Amino acid sequence: MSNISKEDYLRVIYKGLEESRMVNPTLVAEHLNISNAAVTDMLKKLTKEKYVSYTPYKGIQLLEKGKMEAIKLVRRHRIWETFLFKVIGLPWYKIDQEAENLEHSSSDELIDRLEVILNYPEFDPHGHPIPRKDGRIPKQKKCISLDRLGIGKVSAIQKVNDHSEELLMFLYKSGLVINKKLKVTEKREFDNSIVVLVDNKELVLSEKISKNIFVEDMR
Amino acid sequence: MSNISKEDYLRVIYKGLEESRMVNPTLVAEHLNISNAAVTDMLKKLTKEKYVSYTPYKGIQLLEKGKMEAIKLVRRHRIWETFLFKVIGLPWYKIDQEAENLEHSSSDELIDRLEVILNYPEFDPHGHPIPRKDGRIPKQKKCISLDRLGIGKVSAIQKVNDHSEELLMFLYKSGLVINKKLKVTEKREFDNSIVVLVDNKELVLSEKISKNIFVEDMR
DNA sequence: AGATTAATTTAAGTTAACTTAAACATTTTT
DNA sequence: AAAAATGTTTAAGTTAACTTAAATTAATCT
Repeated sequence: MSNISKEDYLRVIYKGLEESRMVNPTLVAEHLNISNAAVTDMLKKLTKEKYVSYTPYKGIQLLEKGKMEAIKLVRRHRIWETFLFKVIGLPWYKIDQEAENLEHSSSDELIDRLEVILNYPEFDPHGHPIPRKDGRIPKQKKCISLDRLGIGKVSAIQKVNDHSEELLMFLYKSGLVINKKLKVTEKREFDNSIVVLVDNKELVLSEKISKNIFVEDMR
Repeated sequence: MSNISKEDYLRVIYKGLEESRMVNPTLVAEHLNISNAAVTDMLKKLTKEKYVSYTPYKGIQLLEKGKMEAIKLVRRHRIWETFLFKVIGLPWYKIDQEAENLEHSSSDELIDRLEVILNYPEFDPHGHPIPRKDGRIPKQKKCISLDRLGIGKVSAIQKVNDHSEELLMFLYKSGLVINKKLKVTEKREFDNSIVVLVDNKELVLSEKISKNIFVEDMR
């Protein structure tokens, strides 16, 4: 029984829920680049095997079993990302894709070794928490997405969404990396774009971009 | 179109030929743990697509296209093995299995990075040559299998076959690793077992074992 | 509330990579 | 050279993971 695809579904569902979105079949289909019908099929299987619960139009929920599986995969993924970045030296915007390939084909033993070599990292290079072996998840500072940061406010980037290589490349080239401090200098009502000050340079960010950047919420 | 299984077939064929064996469907089936019928099927496809040529009962040959593919995969495999051993620190007898998982899911870019980090290694930890990016294969010292080394002779281990984890574990625990010097002190005609001196200890090796160890042929 | 739009499921079919069992072909043994 | 053993192929069927197109259901809009 192949196990790869099931894991992929669970990871997508997990990451969707992590971003506190409602996860429906369409969303999953888009992320995996497959048809809705395929998702319906798999959802039936995952439901029967108690990985998820699902009510049409209400979204997909992870059950204990599915959550565990997903967390395990996310752990693999993020440990690989960190390793690829810190030890192998792959670029920030390429590690997600590469880790996605590797995450399915590494033994627990290997993952644990990588974790030791990296000295038990808590967050991956895009700022996402790396689940520990026991399933616990490192606590992150309270975050809000950049589009909700008030004008004049200063904060530091805590994490970025990593599902588009193009977006990551843009962020990287703009210096918008983890822990970078920035200040919102302007907000444009008509298209919700904002202007931020980073490294003493002004940057205009569309709403689509700013929604994918998360900064510390200091209140 | 999935590419994984085709690659596996090619690798097995390549490695078989490398050991100058005749490679027939049965051998491939055994190595991949599948039925002969499945191999027949795939062989048809590989023949049609000009990866191999094949005459029943005469063995399988690699054509140019198939050889290139196979060499590419072997390169990936052996670079991963070397990396897992030298950088990650996995045990000598576990790296083959782990590399087999990883070899299918790494980009060329990643493999090339690993090669740089390892400073362009020529041989993997089991003594097999690592094909370069251009397909050329490092020359090895002339070898013979240990069972053919004359009594009283001294030589050094150049490579070992790596298809059984159990064998590798035994070799490792017996100190029979790459470059280790040994001397044949006795040969037993009735079962073709031999006695060798390694690190000043006597070891009895069955024919099955000695045929999987290759030492420098100094003549 | 009915119409429109969006989300979901069903139905039927495809593809890749297998399986087992039986048939067939070639080598090897006696 | 016939018998036995080994190797190979065929035939029919299975499974997982998809696809497209049509049908159905729910949510949203006016």
